[in-house]
Amino acid sequence: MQNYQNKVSKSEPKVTIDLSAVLVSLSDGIPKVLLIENEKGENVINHRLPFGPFNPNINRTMEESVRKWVLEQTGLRLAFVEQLYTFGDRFRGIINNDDPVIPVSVGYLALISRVTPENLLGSIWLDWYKLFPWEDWRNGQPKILDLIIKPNLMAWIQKTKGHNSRLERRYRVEVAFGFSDFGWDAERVLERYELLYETGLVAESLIDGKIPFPEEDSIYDSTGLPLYQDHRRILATALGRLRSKIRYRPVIFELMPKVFTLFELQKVVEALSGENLHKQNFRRLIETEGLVEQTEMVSEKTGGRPAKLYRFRREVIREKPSPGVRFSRKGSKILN
Amino acid sequence: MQNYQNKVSKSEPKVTIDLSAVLVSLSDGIPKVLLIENEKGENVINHRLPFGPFNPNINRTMEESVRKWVLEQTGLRLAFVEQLYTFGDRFRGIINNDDPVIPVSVGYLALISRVTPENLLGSIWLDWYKLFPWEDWRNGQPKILDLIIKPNLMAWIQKTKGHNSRLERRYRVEVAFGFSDFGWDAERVLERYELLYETGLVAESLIDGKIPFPEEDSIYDSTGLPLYQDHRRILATALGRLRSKIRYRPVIFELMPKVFTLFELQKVVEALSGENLHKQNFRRLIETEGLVEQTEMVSEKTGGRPAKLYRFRREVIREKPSPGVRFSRKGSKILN
DNA sequence: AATGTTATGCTAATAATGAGCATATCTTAA
DNA sequence: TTAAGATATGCTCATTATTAGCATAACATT
Repeated sequence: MQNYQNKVSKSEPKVTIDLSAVLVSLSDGIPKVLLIENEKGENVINHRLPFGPFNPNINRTMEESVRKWVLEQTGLRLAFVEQLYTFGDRFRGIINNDDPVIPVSVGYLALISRVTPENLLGSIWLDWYKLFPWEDWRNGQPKILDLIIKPNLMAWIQKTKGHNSRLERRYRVEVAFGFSDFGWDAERVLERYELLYETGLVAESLIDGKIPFPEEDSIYDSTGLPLYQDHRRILATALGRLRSKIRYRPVIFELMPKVFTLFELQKVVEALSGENLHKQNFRRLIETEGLVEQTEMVSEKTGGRPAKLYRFRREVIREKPSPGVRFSRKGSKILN
Repeated sequence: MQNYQNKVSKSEPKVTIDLSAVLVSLSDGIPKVLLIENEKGENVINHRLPFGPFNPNINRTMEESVRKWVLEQTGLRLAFVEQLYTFGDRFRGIINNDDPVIPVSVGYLALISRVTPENLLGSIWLDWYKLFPWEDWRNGQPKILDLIIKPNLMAWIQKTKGHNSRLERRYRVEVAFGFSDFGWDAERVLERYELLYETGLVAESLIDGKIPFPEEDSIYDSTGLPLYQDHRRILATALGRLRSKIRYRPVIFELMPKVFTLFELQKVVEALSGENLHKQNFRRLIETEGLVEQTEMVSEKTGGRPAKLYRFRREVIREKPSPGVRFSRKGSKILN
C-alpha cells in the first residue's frame, strides 16, 4: 500500500506549508481583524496575518499548529477555527529564484468573541474595511466605487482587443461588482479582490511586479491597506466565507457575548455583511428561526425603551438542517 | 519582506503535498466516480483516486498540477475543477515512522459531462453509492441504516461514560444521521463518514489501526468499498460539497449534455442528492429560476409524450446572485 | 407634561412552496 | 381501430415566507 507513496515521492522539491490565521472580532460595531506589525525594514508593507510553517513533527494536525502559532504570536487561545482555502500559486508566479523553498499557504478563519489587548509582537485589531473600503455599504454605496474602481475597471475592459475577450471581462466585472441585474452580492469578496489585483488597483499588484509602473500613486492610498505576501487575498477569502456562512450556520454567536439584545445582534450581522437590514423583519427572522431565547434581563444601555436580553438557543442545531441568519440578499439600502 | 520566510523556514521537516482528484460523472442515472485500481499487493484495498505530488517546479499552480496528474493517469482533460479541502492529519496520527515524509493532501473536485472509456492504468467509473450505500435515499431509507449503522452508533454512544460525553455523542449522531427533528440532511456526507470511521464501521478504521480487532467481519462488506489512504474521506467531502453547490451555482449543467429534457435534469439532481423530487414542482423551479431555455427540438427517447429539449441559459449568472437548483430540503419521500 | 429615542407589535400585499388533480401526446398491445 | 400504458405538461389551492410599513410601548431628558 505504500507503493504509490514511495514511487511518486522520489523527485520532490522542497515545499513549505505555511498556516495563516484570520482572527475576526468586533468592537463598537466595527468588524476587526488581527494584524501583526512587521519588523522594520525598507518595506512598504507593514502588516501581516499571524502565520507560521506547519511542522508535523511538532503538531499532529494543521489546526493544532495554527492554534500554536496564534498563541505564540498574539497570546490568544482560539475557540472556533475553520479551514478556508489552500493557496498554491503564491505571488502569482513571481517566485524568488534564489529561494528554493516554495511556500503553499493554508488559510484559517477564527472567530473571537471580543477584541483582546493589543500587545504581543505589536499585534493590532484593525477595522476590516480599512483593508476593503469598497465592501462597506452600510452608509450607502462607497464613494470609491464610482470614483476610482468603476472607471478603472471599465478602462481595463476596453484595454483588451477582441470581442470575446472584452465580453468576458465585462461579465466578470458586472457580476463581481454588481453592475449587473441583481446588484451587489456581498459574498463575492474574493472575486472583487482578485479583479482589483489583476487590474493593478491594489498595491500588492505593484509589489508582485504584475503591473509595470504606478500610473497614479494616489489610487493606492484609497484602495485599502496592503498586506504582506498574499495575506489580503486570504482575508478576502475569509470575509466572503464568513458572510456566506452566517446565513446557514449559527456562527454569528461566536462573536456575541453570552447575552445580547436583538439590535446588537443585528448590528453585528450588518457589520459583517456590510449591509443594512430592516429592523422589524430582522427580529422576526431571528425569532422564527428559533436562534435565540429570551432571558429575564433587560439591557439598560439603550437610549429609549430598555431592550430584552436574549441568548443563543443551542438546540436549534438539532431542529433545522441549516440554522442561520437568512436575511434577504436583495441589495443594499439605508433603512430605519 | 523576505525576513519571515527565511526565519521560519529554518527547521522545516520534509512535507509532501499530494493532490487528489474526485472526478464525477453520470451514466444511466447512476452517479459515478473515477477510481484507479491499485497495483497488486497483499493489500485489502484495491482502489484509489487519481493523485500525485505537487511539484511547483513543474506546475506553477496546484490546479495545473491536478490536471496533469489526471491526464497522465486517466487520459482525461478536465474542464470544471474546484478545490475541496486540505487534509493535514492523514491516517489520523498513524504515521509510518520509517518514512520521514509526511503527506498533506489537497483534494479537488472535477465534473465530467459524460463517462469516458475505462482504460489507462485500470481506471474505472464506479457507482458512487457503492462507496456510500447509506447516502442513497431514492428508493426509501437504505436498509443498512436500521440494520447496521443505527444499532452500532447507539452502542457507541452507550460505550462512553459520563453524562456530557454521552450527550455529545448522541447529538453528533442525531444531527449527522437525521435521527433528530429535521430528519436526513443530504449535505452532511462528511459528518456521517467521519462518524462511521470513528466508530469503526468502515474498513479504513481497521486498516489505520484505530479499532483493535474486527468484531464482526460481515459489517465491512456492507458499509461500502474502502479506498486507499484517506481517499474515501476526500470523496465524502466531494459529495457533500457537490450536493450543496448545485443549490446555489449552476454546476449541474457541467454534468449535462448540450440539450436535455427537464426530467433528465431532474434525474441527475436526484442522483447526486440521493433524494426524490416532486416532478411538477421541479420543472416550475427550474423554469422560474431562469436556468434553462427551450429549444425547438423534442426528445424521442421518452416512452410516452415526447419531451421538449432545453438548454442551459448561461445569462442566468448575471441575473441572480446565486442561481441554482434550490429544491426543498424537507426530507426524503418516494414521489411520483 | 412634552419631546426624543429605541424597542416591539402588528398588518396588508406579494411571492414562494408543497401537494396533487387533470389533460396532452405519444407507443404498443388487443 | 381502439384501449391501455407511459410520460410530459398545465394548472390550482392551501400554506408559509417575505417586504415594507404603520403604530404603540417604555424608557430618559428637558
